[in-house]
Amino acid sequence: MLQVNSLSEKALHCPDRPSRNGRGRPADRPLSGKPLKKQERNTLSTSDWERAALELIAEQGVQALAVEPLARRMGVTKGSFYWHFPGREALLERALLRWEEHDGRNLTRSLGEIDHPRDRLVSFFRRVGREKLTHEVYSELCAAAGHPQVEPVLERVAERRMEHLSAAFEELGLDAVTARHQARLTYSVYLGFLQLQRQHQTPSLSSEEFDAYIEHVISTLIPD
Amino acid sequence: MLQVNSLSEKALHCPDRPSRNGRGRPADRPLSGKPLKKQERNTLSTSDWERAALELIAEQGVQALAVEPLARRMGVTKGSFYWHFPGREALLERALLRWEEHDGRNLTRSLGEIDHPRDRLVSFFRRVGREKLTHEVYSELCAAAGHPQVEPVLERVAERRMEHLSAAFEELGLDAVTARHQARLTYSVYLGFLQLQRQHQTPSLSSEEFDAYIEHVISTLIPD
DNA sequence: ACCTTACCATACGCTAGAGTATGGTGTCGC
DNA sequence: GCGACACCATACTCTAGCGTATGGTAAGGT
Repeated sequence: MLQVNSLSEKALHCPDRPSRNGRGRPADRPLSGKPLKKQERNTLSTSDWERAALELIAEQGVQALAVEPLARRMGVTKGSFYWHFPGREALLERALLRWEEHDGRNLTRSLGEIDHPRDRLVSFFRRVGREKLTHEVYSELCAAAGHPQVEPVLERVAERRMEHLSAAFEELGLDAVTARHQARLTYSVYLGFLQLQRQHQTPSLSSEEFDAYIEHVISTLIPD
Repeated sequence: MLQVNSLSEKALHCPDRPSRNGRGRPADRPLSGKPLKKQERNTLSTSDWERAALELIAEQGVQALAVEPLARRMGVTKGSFYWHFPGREALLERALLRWEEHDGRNLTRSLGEIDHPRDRLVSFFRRVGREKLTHEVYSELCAAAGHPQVEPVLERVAERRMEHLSAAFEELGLDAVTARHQARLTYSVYLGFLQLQRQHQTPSLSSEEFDAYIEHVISTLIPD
């Protein structure tokens, strides 16, 4: 079983519930942010479902995110799921949002912690090994480009990250246009690496060949 | 509707048919390579199905390759399909093989025609625009890495192409190890480009920004 | 003590697609 | 001109997954 590090717990306060007909149960939820008294949580929350969804995506891809299998995996039936979410689409939406926010925090954190732009670029590549779940999710999202819900997320995230790279390259002295090109190029290398990883055609992340390759990449892509 | 250029017609002489029980029809086919007399082809052949399968993959991806939709698209019912193939899996297998061979011919052809290794590398990038169907298929196959039938094809093709690149880099004076790294790097750039293309985040192939980017890529990746 | 709310199970109906079984043609060899 | 074969249609069965309907239960509030 995978283990979710964090992927954020708070916020995402569930704005709307569509108030289906049904009997009288999920007519329109309180949506309380906090007033949940504890009962040692032997009961599931929407966050649990979102996290589990991301784990499943990381392992088997977006198309494998189906509510019945997911429910089985969690030891409950879909009766539970449809209480928390109006449908599969909503779950995916919320899971993607959660991931995108988490990824955004990763990015700004790395921006704040590392001063020198060259180190930021280096860490961009080094970070592929750590943050395993996040990267696996991203890799699977890339494989699911074309999916109407996934596509906008991918676009936003890629744009954000390339901006990040572009800024770093500008700080290193490149002019705006060149920096943009170099950012796109660098990000393409990253995407290609993820692809090769999905095909099991990349040296194991903790081998000396991998380190040598990373060195090669850094020296050809990063000025100075 | 898409239009298949060629994707090879010959060979693939259909080695085995599993001889299902049924009535008495597809018990065990003659598998004649040629003795098909012409009737102006108002009837379908296995090649037609394979080509149509590749078109569908190019347009909508591997998971969209379903026999009933494909049959509808071709104006027949699946009764026809199951005469030609034992099942969906077999169709995919044959289609992938056909594509792989076609891609192999593309590669060796470009090897023969262009002498100078630098030009070969340049044409490697320039060729992304042409050979549209082939590249679209490859892009979708990449998105379907992880599929048990697709994965080995991807591995073989990527390996072959990287060998091609590596050889060119060696001819340009790089030592073996560096050339291998540079080949992996270059191929990653290509894969990343395909990914960005799938996300609609690449400048239109016939814009001056695209040309500028290509120039940038070539100048940073190709020595001299 | 009882009612409500939150959460879950059970049992249904529906759809798309995979295969199977078998009947119906047009065309060709002879 | 007729039988065989190649090709296709039609009509099933089967499965997985979505979504709905509704009943069950434990915990908390009052």
